[in-house]
Amino acid sequence: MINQNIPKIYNHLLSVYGYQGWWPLVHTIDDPALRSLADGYHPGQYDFPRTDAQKLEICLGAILTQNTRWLNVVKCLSSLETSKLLSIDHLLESRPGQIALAIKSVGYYNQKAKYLKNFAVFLSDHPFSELEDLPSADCRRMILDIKGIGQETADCILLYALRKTSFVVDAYTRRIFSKFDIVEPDASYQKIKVLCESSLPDDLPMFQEFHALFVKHGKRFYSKKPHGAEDFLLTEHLFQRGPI
DNA sequence: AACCAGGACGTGA
DNA sequence: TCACGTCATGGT
Repeated sequence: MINQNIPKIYNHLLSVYGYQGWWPLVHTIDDPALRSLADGYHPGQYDFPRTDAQKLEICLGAILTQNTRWLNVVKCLSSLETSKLLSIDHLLESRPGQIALAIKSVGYYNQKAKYLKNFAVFLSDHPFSELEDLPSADCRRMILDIKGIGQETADCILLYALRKTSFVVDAYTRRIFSKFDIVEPDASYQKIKVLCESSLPDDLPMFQEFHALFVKHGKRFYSKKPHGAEDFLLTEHLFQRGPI
């Protein structure tokens, strides 16, 4: 199953918003100029993450941002850094209660403290170097077995930390696609993922930009409680007439 | 002052 | 499988 509107939407959003430079590395980015320039974002540079610390920051951020504003996550990442908890070994040594103290501003802090620790335990058995060499599908199954990692979080980790072309579906993707009847409003995660992966070229930077652009555009026009504006950008672009 | 945010899990039908 | 309650802080 292929849908030609999907690459069309991608190209238009890219032309409107430009490169997003995801995943933001707020604390472990090693280039100070870049860090202050774009608040952790690194538009046009696709050789991140460069260190295991950066990979870990992406994974922890992906868990922390579940149903949570990114701004809150940034606060938590810095307090985790202050508490020396931005490391696998220190997470392993800490009790969930101690971790919870550092991530209070994110909400769900008791649950997520356990999730972070679960992930650290997993990484101590399967270091990044091992995961990166695994086929994407195998790696995905393993990550999904961790309690606290669902499909979206797993795909974020695969796409941004492990650099595997695994499509990320989020709430904005479902809302945007269902508005233009590309999928049903209640379509399954897997269905949307497969549709997108077969409608797009197998290209890592593109997948990374795609999700980032959908979040950017989704925040603007597709919040759950509509605050007025309709999505004129995509409606005009998709419904304009082609050449005669 | 309700309502939502870059979801996931446990439960019961 | 699926609909629904729960987890919880901070911004609008």
